[in-house]
Amino acid sequence: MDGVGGGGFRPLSGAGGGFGANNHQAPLLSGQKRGFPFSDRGGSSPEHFDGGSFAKLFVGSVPRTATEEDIRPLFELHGNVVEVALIKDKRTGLQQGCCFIKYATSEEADRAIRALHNQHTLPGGAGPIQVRYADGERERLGAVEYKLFVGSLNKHATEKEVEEIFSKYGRVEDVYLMRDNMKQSRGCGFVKYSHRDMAVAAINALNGIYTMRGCDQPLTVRFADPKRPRPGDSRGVPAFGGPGVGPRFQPPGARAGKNFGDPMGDRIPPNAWHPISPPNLRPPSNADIRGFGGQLLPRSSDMAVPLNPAGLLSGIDGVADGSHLGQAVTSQQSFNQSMPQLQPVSQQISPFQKPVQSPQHLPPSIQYHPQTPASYAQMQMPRASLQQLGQPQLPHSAGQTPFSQALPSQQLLGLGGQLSVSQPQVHQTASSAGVLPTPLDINLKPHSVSIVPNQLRPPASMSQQLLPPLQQPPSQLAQMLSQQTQTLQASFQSSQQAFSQLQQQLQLMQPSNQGLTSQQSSQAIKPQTQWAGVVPQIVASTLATTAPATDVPSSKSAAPAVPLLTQAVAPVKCNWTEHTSPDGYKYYHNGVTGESRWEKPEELALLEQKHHQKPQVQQPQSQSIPHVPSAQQVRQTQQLQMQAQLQTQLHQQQQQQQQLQQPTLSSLYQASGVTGHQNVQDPGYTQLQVVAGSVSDPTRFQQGLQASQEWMWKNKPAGT
DNA sequence: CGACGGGACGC
DNA sequence: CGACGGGACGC
Repeated sequence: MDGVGGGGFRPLSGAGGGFGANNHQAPLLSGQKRGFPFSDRGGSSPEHFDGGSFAKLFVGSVPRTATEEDIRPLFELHGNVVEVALIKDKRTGLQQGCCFIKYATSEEADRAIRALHNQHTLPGGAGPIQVRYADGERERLGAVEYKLFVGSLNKHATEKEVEEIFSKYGRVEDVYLMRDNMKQSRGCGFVKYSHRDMAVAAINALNGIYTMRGCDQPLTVRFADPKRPRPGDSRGVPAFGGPGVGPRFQPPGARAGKNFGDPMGDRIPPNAWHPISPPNLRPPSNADIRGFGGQLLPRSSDMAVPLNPAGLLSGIDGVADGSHLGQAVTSQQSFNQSMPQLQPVSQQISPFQKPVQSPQHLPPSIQYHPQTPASYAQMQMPRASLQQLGQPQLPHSAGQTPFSQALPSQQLLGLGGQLSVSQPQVHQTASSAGVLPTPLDINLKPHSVSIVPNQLRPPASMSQQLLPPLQQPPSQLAQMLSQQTQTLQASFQSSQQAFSQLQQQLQLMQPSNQGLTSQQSSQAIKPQTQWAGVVPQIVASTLATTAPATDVPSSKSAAPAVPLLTQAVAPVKCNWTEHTSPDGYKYYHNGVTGESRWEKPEELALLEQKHHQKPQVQQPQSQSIPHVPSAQQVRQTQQLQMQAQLQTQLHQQQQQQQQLQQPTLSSLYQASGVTGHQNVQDPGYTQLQVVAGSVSDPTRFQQGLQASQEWMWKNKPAGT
């Protein structure tokens, strides 16, 4: 979070007034054990007490050996420090590695946050200090934060890079990127603003529009769901604290205008995880957690079943550690096309590339370079982007057979050859998923080991391997590395998907396994309950309106400044879908506006009503109508038939792997060009070996990936 | 398609 | 220095 303050706010009028009213009584403003005796509601004017007006900061990553003398001067640089409080353990007396800094004004506190948060390491400290408002301070001072969820980030992007994207729409108060245990970004995170208008502007400008360099999908930007409370976190105020002013509730439709995307009406975000009927309105105390934890999180036990395929994998032979596999999987797709040597020439960018962005915000490396050889150009334009941008004007010299470059058949032996499913199966999958088979699909069919419909999209990078390698400038070497990385990732994904799918089938065939019924298993894999399957027209509308730029007149929508806000004009009635939060509570998301809300939108309710009057619509999970088997049923049947065969093949493959001495990916790249400029012998073969080995050693696979990816990312062109 | 870190109340 | 009312989805 370099350069991004963890705090910063602007006190609103009526500070401290209303927040507690709907939540709890004043003294509960969270853990203010001391320092909060001069409540402004106690009849005293806070400004008349030297303790009543202050702004307390929490400072983390303070060395346990630090003294006040080590700390105070640093904070004095940014304001008059009223108090420094080093926190010690009650029992042991040892410092806890944090402290509180009290300034007289929030302006000073803001300055300190901006100047110090993540930017200064105290002597003896392991990392930079964390400077933020103490729990409850923001609320007490009437501050508000508007937090956006951001998805489809480049997994190598830093907090600072994300901040740069969003700072165009207002000062970014905080950026938090979600990372896995290996510190690898999960490709999503949170961005905070202090003003609603900034957040709305960012949503309008970025959501579905701005594609980060190296990504094949545009950002998802929407107001964040309320944070799920962590068990045992008894202190603190609900993370989504609302402002202390304004009406408590507002009819959902009240703000149907341009500022869509607001989570809970105008200015009142939810302050509790449970949207409608909170089991307990005050912050839970420790006693509550112990005594009534089940009531506080009534359905959390429902989520005990594994939620991701990686979890299901943990029991399979040859895959000792499913969590590592999961990490490896999350890291793929991450680096699809960073081409350092491509010149970022914004003037040459086709209009469909970045229809809305101002030139300075165009991520350079993703931009289409007309002079790039066709084969490269194809690679630069991932399929998803092509579809989103409705690019009929892709150069025909390039667009004809984008991914149909020769795939030496031996490359398929290790994975595709053994695992690939029949073409009819793939076709079935494609059509049942509502995706028209395109030449791309056909060309890639040998690699479409994926059986699950939503895994249909084949590895878009498969054709990019076996480029004329080496003896090339470092820039092209980087490009080649990137492509090979993509290939490796895609192959790994394919194999992983095959494993995952196989495991799912095993679950289906062995209901007693782990006590999972087949239904539970499917729920675990696909926890979201979408109306998609139930209300077909909703699906259609979503599909029709999700692609952001389909309404851009393709070749001559020249002006990149043309706003794409027209995407908000939904030609259909309802873009809402029902989802289930991790705790099992339903909420509703508008696929067009990005808005999330707890209450069921009227549009959706109306649609549901309609369908209750027409009961013949088949429920997705219903197996009770045998006449017309659903596509899913067909797939299941076919999968079951293939399951035993696949299992045998997988075992064979694993045994082969064990007999071979596999080079690790990192060693491969160390030997092949990351550090030097040597040639890669038979990259296709080697790749297969690596991929095959990675199945049994996902950790090393991922480490190798990370190493090469980081190298490429760090050698990206400057200025972004 | 990814959903919330990490140290939290001394005198 | 005091620690939480009252309401209780809608299929």
